[in-house]
Amino acid sequence: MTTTYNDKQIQIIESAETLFAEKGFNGTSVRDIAEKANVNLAMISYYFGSKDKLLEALFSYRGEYLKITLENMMGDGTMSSMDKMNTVIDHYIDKVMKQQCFSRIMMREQVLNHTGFTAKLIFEMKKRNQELISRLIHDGQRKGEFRKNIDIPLMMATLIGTANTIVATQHYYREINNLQTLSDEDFQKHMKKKLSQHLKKLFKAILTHEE
Amino acid sequence: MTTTYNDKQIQIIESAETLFAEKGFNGTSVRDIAEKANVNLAMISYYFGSKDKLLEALFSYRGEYLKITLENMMGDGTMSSMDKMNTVIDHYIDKVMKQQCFSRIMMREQVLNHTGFTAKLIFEMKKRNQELISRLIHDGQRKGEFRKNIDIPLMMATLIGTANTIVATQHYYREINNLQTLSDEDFQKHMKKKLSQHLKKLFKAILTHEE
DNA sequence: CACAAAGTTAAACAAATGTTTGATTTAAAC
DNA sequence: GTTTAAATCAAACATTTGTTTAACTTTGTG
Repeated sequence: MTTTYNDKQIQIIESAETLFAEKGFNGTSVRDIAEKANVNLAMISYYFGSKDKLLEALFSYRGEYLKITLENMMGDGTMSSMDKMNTVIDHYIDKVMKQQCFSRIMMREQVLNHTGFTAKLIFEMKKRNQELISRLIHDGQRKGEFRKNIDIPLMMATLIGTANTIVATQHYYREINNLQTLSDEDFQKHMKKKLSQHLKKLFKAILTHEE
Repeated sequence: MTTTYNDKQIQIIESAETLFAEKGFNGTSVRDIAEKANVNLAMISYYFGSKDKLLEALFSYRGEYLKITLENMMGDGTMSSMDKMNTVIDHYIDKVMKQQCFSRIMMREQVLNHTGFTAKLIFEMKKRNQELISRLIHDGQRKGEFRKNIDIPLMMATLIGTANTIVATQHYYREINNLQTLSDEDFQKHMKKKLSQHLKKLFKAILTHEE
């Protein structure tokens, strides 16, 4: 299933990613992409077939990245369920922060298109991630660490929604907190740390506090 | 500042709203809008000048709606700060749920365009809402109801991000919770209630729980 | 070298796009 | 009823769009 792409294809995909994140899929022309990638216009059709297929290629290229890949941690008997959950949170934040362009595209795509290839991919990714978290939570409940009656989809929405909203509106966050003096790198670090603290606190409240 | 629109203009604006929410701004042609609104193509330029200006008109038309308009509640001495905060939460959820199309458009627009008319409007709206909530929180802190060191922008991101993510992916939420049998109306009610409980719980945790 | 496949190109293509035109109809005011 | 402005319309406009063509260069292989 995993397709491999050559250098030129990756150049095109990553140029497209930047532009899609910046101006949206429909707001970006294949000529824009060709120019940014320094390739001839026809190369995009030649390699990917169409603009739509290029988006699909981008999702295949990045898709693996946004999956929570912590299966090996799951069985670890030495970690508490809460520690595991905190690891999942940091893992997710890490991915969103490292792939901000793709996160924006995903955020936009999932609001649109409930059919089609990308919707299907997003849906499966969501489902997969949710199953992992469900297992984690049920383990925690069995051990008495977590309380009962946890609405997992809502919890996921808070994780995904908060992280993506912050990433999407970080210029605003930066201004409101007077962090313009920070270097880009330092600001990213700051934001990541704050986001991590915030979400862990929220999750602790959902998972352990009684009414 | 507040422009009034005649029936035909509103017809166009609301048709555009539906289509923009469904297919995005760039994914919608003015011909699509004209057809949906049952008006001649040229009427859109005639009334609004351009497609971009039509989007601006939509924001002017709906913009007022998404502002949190609870200034009169603020001074109410009989309500606790937590009660006020819960009212703000329900107020926001109510607006997002009632204006799902516009919420989707805003969500998409704020990821894109950090310049331009709509970005400016969103920015001002954000700032205004944040000031209101800041006041509320500082009142609560002064009264000893809320703890210190609350990251308000992060809190706002959780409110906005969670609510909008749920609205944007409600088909998924519905499927995952086996709520397909519910009527649309009942499902909206269900989702609203759950969302309200969830966010109130989160906010209570952020605002009152000590480390 | 010869040959075939893959890569690359400028040009052309048809369709769709946002916008404008100019003629015609409707409505209101005098 | 005449005049004037607003509203409506089909058609045309110039760009931009995604995609294809057909000629070419490059690359690798026997």
